[in-house]
This record gives sequence, structure tokens and C-alpha cells, in this order.
Amino acid sequence: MIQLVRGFKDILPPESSVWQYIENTAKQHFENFGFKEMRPPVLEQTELFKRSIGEHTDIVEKEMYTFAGSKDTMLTLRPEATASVVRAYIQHKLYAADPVCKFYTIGPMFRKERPQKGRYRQFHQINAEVFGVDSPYIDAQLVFMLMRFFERLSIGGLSAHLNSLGCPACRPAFRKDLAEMLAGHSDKLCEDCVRRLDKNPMRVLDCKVPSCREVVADAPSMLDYLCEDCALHFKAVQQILDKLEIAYEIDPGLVRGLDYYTRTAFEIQTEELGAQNAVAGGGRYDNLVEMLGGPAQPAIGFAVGVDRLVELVSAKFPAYDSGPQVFILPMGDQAMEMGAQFACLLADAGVITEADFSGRSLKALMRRADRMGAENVLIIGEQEISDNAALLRNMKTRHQQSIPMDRLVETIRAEFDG
RNA sequence: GUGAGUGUAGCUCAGUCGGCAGAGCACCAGGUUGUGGCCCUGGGGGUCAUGGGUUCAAGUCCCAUCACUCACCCCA
Repeated sequence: MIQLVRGFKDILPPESSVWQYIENTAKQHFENFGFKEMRPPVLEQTELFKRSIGEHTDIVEKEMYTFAGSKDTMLTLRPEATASVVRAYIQHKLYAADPVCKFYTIGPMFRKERPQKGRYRQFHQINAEVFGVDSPYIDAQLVFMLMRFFERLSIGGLSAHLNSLGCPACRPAFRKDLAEMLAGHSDKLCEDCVRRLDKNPMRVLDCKVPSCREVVADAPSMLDYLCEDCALHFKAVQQILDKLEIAYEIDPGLVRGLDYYTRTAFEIQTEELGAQNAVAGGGRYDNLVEMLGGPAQPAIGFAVGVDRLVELVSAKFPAYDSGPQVFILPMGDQAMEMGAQFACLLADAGVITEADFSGRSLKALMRRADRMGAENVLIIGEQEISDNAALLRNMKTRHQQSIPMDRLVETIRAEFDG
């Protein structure tokens, strides 16, 4: 038997209905905030991700699905969406149409990591990106939009975590001081953090090892190093969130893994997930558009992990298959032929219709209809054919009525309109 | 990539010391010639993950592979 690829997953009914619910809620909600859907391809030139995510990140170094395309270009299944959206924004000169562009995307991403709970090699994200606005107002609006989105999905125990990562003007000084301070205590750091010292010292800030935490407790905070512009920006984000009555925590340990982030970084966490508690994360990337060859345009975005949302939503509202409104039960060849016609005509008329052509006993058909949760059954047998009227039975009330065949579709449709 | 655990019917799982492959649920049929849920009776269903090894004999012991789960690394 051919099995599905490791780390990949089939989304079967009824679970798929939860996905539809989440995606539909996101579309409606984000469009209320002025976002339009963009659907970039899942495949891009490898170079795009190397330049945006950073050549020396784990994602690019060992977690991408990369293979040779035609000639000498390497292709990669996207590990995240932002790079593609930025690429499309630049390539189609979308900044020319209007200075402000707001997009959302929903779709699969691919990362070749070891699968574990809630982390597949094909995972799904809902992204939103805003280009052309450097106002802190938009930072706050994104956080607000996210919190409300999760509330719509009835996810509880939410908290917003905020930090500012500074900008190229102020971050280097912080990074240098931090690295020096940490290096002075390298004997107390865990193995991983010693390695992080040269690679990305800021990541030591969110290490969970107790001895590292002690060292970090005395570490300098980026917030003390922010230049005037960055400090004002961050202050403004907080003020707006206060006005919007969104609770948040300032978390100097919140560090984004990707190189392109600047200023505001945020993460939405829930208590309902255990160790992997982040359901969304994002931040500003004011330099990425230019880095990728576009005009200097500020930008900010976030990504929501859909796989985790599905778990949370399913735990609250278990998925189930809803049954047909009408289940047609024909008996005999002639009835079968009529049932087949009615099945098509009713469905086309907007009634959720199912039919059973197995030719088994009425008892067996009734049992199947009941199990499938049918609201009504339409019985067509010899008696009904000679009466020229089918029998419609409500499965809950057990009420039965005879419906003339020649007006059957209109009659049944009228029955459900009310 | 590293470490640990698991793999037996569609699902959840039992299987003792190595000795005929099991249960519950689900499915099918009958009890009721054309009326569902509850109940009763019966039935179908297995490459015991895969491949090799030890043994008179392997679901059970050993090795390898694969898959899943959890954790690590890393992380929107």
C-alpha cells in the first residue's frame, strides 16, 4: 500500500468542516478590516527565501524542500508566505496603484522538520501583510484584529505579547552589549546557548533552561537601547492598544527568529495549548521590500498557525457530518429510476439530497438514513408509483405525507424554505 | 538531525511462561414481505506494520527498516 508522505496529513471529513469554518471566519473578518486575498504559488525560486529569511537560519540551512528546476535554478516549496507576498508586491508594482496595500493569504507551507504534535511538514497558515504604512496605528490594529479573530473562534486564555526589536540604527549596539555580557557568563549557559552566542545572541533571551534564565535576568533589554524614533513608535503602539482596551504584556524576551524583523514584534499565546502556546506571531519588516529589490516601503504582517487553531476549535466544538435534508429510498427498478431523477433535481434546487441505490430492504435503507442523520426520507415503492405520489417522512416527528410526483421538487423546496 | 515510546479487525484495545487470533464498538443479515433509533440471535471481516533471525513452535524473543506519538534542536 502506498502511504502518505511522512509529516503530511490528510484532512478528512468531518475535520475538514472545521478548516472551512476557520478559513471562512478569517476571510470575512480580515476583509472587514480592508484586506484583500492574494494567492501566491507554493513554489518559488530558492534565492527568494535565502535573501528574505536569511542564509544562515535553520530554515534555509536544513528545513526547506528544495530541488532542481529547469536549467540552473533551484526551486523551493515555500516555508512561509511573507517572502512570496513581498515578491508579488514588487514584481507587479502593486505600490503604484495605491500607496497602501493590505493582503491576506491562506494556504500550506512546507518545512522538513521532525514532525510532532501540531507540527507537520505541510502546515497551514493564514497571513496578513500591510505595505506602505509606518504608522504605529497599523501595528496596533493588527494586534486588535488578531485578538478579535481568536475571540470569534471562541478561543480563550489569550494574551498578547509585545516587544520592539529596534531598527538598524539602534539594534547593533544592543546586540553587541548583549553578546559581550553573555560571553562573560558563558560558563553558566547551556550548550545550545553557547552556540547561539555567535549565531544569534538575541535568541538566548528566550531560552527555557533555568541557569540561562538567571543569566538573562541581568541582561540588558532592547527597550533601553531603542533610538528615539523606535521608542516613540513603540510607545504609540501601546497607547493605541490601551485605547482599544486590548490587554498586552511587554516581553523583552520575545525575539523573532527571522532576520528581517524590525521594531514591533508580537505574539498571541493561549493557555489552552501547553508548551507550544503561540497561535500567531508577527511583526514589522520595514527593510524587507527594499532588500528584495523593491522601493523602500515599510511593512508589517503576521501569520496564524491554522493546524493549532483546528485543534483548539475541535476541542470545543467536536466536528460532525451533517445529514442530508432528504434521503431518497427507492425500492424496485422503476422507483430507482425515479429516485435517481429526483436526487438530481432536488439537489439542483438547493435541497441537500442523498439517495440509496443498493436495492436492499426498506428496513436497511431506513437504518442507513437514520445513521446518516437524514432529516427526512422520501420513500418510493410500488405503492407510491401506482399512487403517483412519493411518501415524505420526517425522521424526528415521524410524520408522513404523500407528495404528488409531478410537483415534487417545488413542494419539497417550499417545505424547507420556511 | 538527536533521544524515548508505540504499531494486533474499520475504530478503541486485550492477548499470561513462546503453544489454535480475541473483546467492545462499528458493519451486514434475520427476528418484523414496506418503516429508523432500543432489544435479541447470527454472520462477515486479520500479511498481528514490513523484512530477516532464533526455535519443534513467534503476535510474544533478537536485529533491521518503515510509520506514528512525545520530547529536543529550531520556529510563523
